[in-house]
Amino acid sequence: MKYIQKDNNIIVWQNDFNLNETLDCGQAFRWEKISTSFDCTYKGFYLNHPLTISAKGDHFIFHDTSEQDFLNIWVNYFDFETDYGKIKKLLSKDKTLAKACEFAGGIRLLRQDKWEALCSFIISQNNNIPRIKGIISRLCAHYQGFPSPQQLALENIDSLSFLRAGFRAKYLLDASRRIANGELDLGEIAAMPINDARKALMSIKGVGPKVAECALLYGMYRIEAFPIDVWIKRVLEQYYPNGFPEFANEYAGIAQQYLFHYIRSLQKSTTQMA
DNA sequence: TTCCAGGCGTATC
DNA sequence: GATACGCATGGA
Repeated sequence: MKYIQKDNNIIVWQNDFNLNETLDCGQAFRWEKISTSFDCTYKGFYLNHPLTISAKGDHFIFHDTSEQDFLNIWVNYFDFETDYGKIKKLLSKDKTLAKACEFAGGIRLLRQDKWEALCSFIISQNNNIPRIKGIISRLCAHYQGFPSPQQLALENIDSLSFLRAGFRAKYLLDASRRIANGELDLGEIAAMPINDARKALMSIKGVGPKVAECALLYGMYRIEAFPIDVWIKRVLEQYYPNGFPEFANEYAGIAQQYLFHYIRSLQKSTTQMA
């Protein structure tokens, strides 16, 4: 990564990074594409820190961003210090993964907030991405930012009806109450051996294997976590009848991101042809 | 109209 | 432990 300060912006040159692939691949739901004169521009947040970021030619523009915020917040959030070229090279020993890396090699795993990621993927269950974004958008609009567990714990099913989250509202309440009352500590869970962390997360109502795995991968940067949803299930059935390659286990979560994007693109193209 | 969406809880065997 | 079914909501 190379960067310079220019006016109030930070200009960044970064390999293995594509804004559309990273911010619109179903790992984070609070980034909004806005129309500008750049190649593409997104507005979004990490916690309560806003950011407008553009892609333009061979570089990226962090608008109205201080060097301090760039280094302290965004380098970590966008995982700029991880060598994805090296990871992709390793994963590409497998044919299908090689194709997926080539197709979606600009995805970086965002280091999101633990609580927000947990809530986001509780909301994601049996739901589609546009609607997940809608629910989270209503949530953040209502609280003028992503609500804390303590704030949400004060609500009840009726007071959350504005979310139109359906049966998932009671799950959000259970998660927030048990964190607010100290029964669960996401910081502690993040540091546990992964099977203990899975078990702790799944003690929350509405958190099963898939949501727990997503909370670990997207909120706690446990890149060995491997969420299996309907799409990845199709990948495993179609391409890995004898099991997922063991050499990829260390980076299974990143491999999963590439595969998720890849299989969805194949599905879309066949749907269009049909 | 019916089907489906980055699943999970519950009942039943 | 495995399998079947309902679940809130809304887009296609």
